[in-house]
Amino acid sequence: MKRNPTIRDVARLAGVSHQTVSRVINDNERVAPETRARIEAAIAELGYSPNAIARSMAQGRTFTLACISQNLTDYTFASIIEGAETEARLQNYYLLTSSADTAEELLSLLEPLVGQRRVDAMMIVHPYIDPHIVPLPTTIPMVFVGSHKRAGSHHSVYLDNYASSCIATRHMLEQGHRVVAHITGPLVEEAAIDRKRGYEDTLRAAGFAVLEDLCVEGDWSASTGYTGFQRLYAAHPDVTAIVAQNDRMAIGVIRAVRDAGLDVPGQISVIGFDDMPLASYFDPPLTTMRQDMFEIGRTAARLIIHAVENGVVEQAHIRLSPAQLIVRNSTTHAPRGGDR
Amino acid sequence: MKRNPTIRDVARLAGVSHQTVSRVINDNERVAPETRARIEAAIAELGYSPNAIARSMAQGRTFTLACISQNLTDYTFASIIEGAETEARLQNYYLLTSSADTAEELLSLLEPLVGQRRVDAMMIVHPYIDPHIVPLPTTIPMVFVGSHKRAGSHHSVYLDNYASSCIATRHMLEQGHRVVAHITGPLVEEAAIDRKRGYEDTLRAAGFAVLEDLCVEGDWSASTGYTGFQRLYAAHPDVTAIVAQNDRMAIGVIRAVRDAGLDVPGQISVIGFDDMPLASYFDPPLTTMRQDMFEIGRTAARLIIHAVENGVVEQAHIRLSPAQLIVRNSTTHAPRGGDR
DNA sequence: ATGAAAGCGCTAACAA
DNA sequence: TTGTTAGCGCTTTCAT
Repeated sequence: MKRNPTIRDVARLAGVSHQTVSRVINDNERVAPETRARIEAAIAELGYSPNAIARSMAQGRTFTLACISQNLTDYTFASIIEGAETEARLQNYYLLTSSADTAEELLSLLEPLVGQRRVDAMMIVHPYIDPHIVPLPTTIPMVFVGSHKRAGSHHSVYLDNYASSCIATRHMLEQGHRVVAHITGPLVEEAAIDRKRGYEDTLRAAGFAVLEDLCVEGDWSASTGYTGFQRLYAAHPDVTAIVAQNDRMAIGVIRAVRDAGLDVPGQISVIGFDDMPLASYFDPPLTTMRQDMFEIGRTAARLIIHAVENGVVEQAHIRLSPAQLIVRNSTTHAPRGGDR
Repeated sequence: MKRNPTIRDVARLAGVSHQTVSRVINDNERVAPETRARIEAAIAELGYSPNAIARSMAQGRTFTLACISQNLTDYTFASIIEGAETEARLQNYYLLTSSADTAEELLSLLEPLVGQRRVDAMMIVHPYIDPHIVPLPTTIPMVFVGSHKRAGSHHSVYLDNYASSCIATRHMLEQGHRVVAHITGPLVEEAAIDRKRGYEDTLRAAGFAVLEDLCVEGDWSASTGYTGFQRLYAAHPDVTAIVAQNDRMAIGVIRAVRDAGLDVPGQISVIGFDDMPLASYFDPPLTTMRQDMFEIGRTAARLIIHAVENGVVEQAHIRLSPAQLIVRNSTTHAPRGGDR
């Protein structure tokens, strides 16, 4: 087992100094064409390829980005990561991916990744990290993906959740619904808060009262959609439309509606957010707000790489355009008074 | 902006040589307790943490694993990666994650990751990589996750797809179904081939003929499940059970069954594979073979780390126990003759 | 138990 | 245009 050829092996074979070889592999420098040719031949002959670790060592940069998300399996997170990875690779960066469910877990990743300088920058794909209990380092650029208004000097890229929610709510109103309920994600998360505001403001703007018990808090799971509807329905048997803050909860709502002996969308219209895979295969096919998470990830990677390469100090906060309404069959016009 | 403290800064402060500091941070060596205490105090005072890149440089190891999967968003792939990441982190390794849809893309990742020695080992989570068109390096340990029988000296970790498929098929037979059809994944993938064999052998073992046109090939997508059922039903209107090789195709089948004016499970029973999220929220809740992909990922990471640390040469091929039958409401006993 | 010297493979800064 | 000299921050080897 012979060791890998180094820059000096190439230099020796080509009869030049190792520095000239370095110039060739970093191709920007001016090297005499024939010298270059000789060196390239030597590189090919030896099957040389530069050692990334040694480069990192010499340059003090790793060309590696940390991407920490709450988990890797949620479709929305996975899409963000995939977008980020795609963009990173285009720019010759690589992604060190980790999941951190809790703030403590995230905290424990900071030392090996940032402290030990494994990465040049970090992307955090976690909807709720309290900056008070997670003191984030400021030694490298950091971007929050999917949330904003962070304390400290961190970048962020997020969706216009407020506007998306307005669109979803307005969709219900336009169909003639008068009693429109709402099921939110955890109200510690900004996305959930923003969507709730969008829902409320849209109702008010249309001249409707915002009733306390017409909004319940869920945790994004189908089962809280289920129980959420039960509570809603108990308090407001006259409800005809539900705006759920994600598709999973919407699915739970639909199940609960059926179990209550009602029809979707005949008696109750339901809209979700995400347009998750197979949303169109549910029964009924789900009306939803499609989110371009891939693009969010891409944008975040682009932003953070730019920050790394240009030593940017001012924080950027990029808000992407709202989700897109995909009308399928879980929403329809409000039932007439007589229908119930 | 002052630079990070190094091992020498610590040494100076503690009044020892940098080598002694190195011994302390690698704690295995014997260092006098009081020297150690002094050094630890210095480390704390300076906020020193070792530079991972420099360590990699000196040791010729990166403690980083590449994990390349066909994509990051499929639930099964994402679960594998999450399992691998969990195990890796336990052992102080990190995962460089990339997606490569095609063999060419995978090929293009080999140079930066393996050639430039960014990683110590590689996990390939891709159901179909032809070893002939993708000449994989043998310089570092490599494990195929989810498939077996690879050419070359690579490890593999995979599920007992054959046995799982037998269980699924037998489930139908036990319910009295006599005409059991099958929808496969792409038959270039080993998982699909193995499951098909399991289906066929189970039928034969029970004394049934294996009919050509009772098996159609899909591509894992819901839409091929849909069209698959249409073809099956056209050829065999007497079919009463469908074993689909994944949940998405099963969902497509159910949609097609309904569109044909038939009932699931009243007239046609359907079983899938995966137990994907919300499988229980489909209508009807899906009977399926649950796969522990997380465990597969975990096992693969454990295997490959072991190979890295022990310089293992002989290839391991680990077959994990079959998937678990989860009976929900998309399967039931075969309809009596009169029902149709 | 501790230290000195060398080197991992590259880039940076300067000199020729 | 090319070469020389120093590191980057650590581990390894060999002395002491």
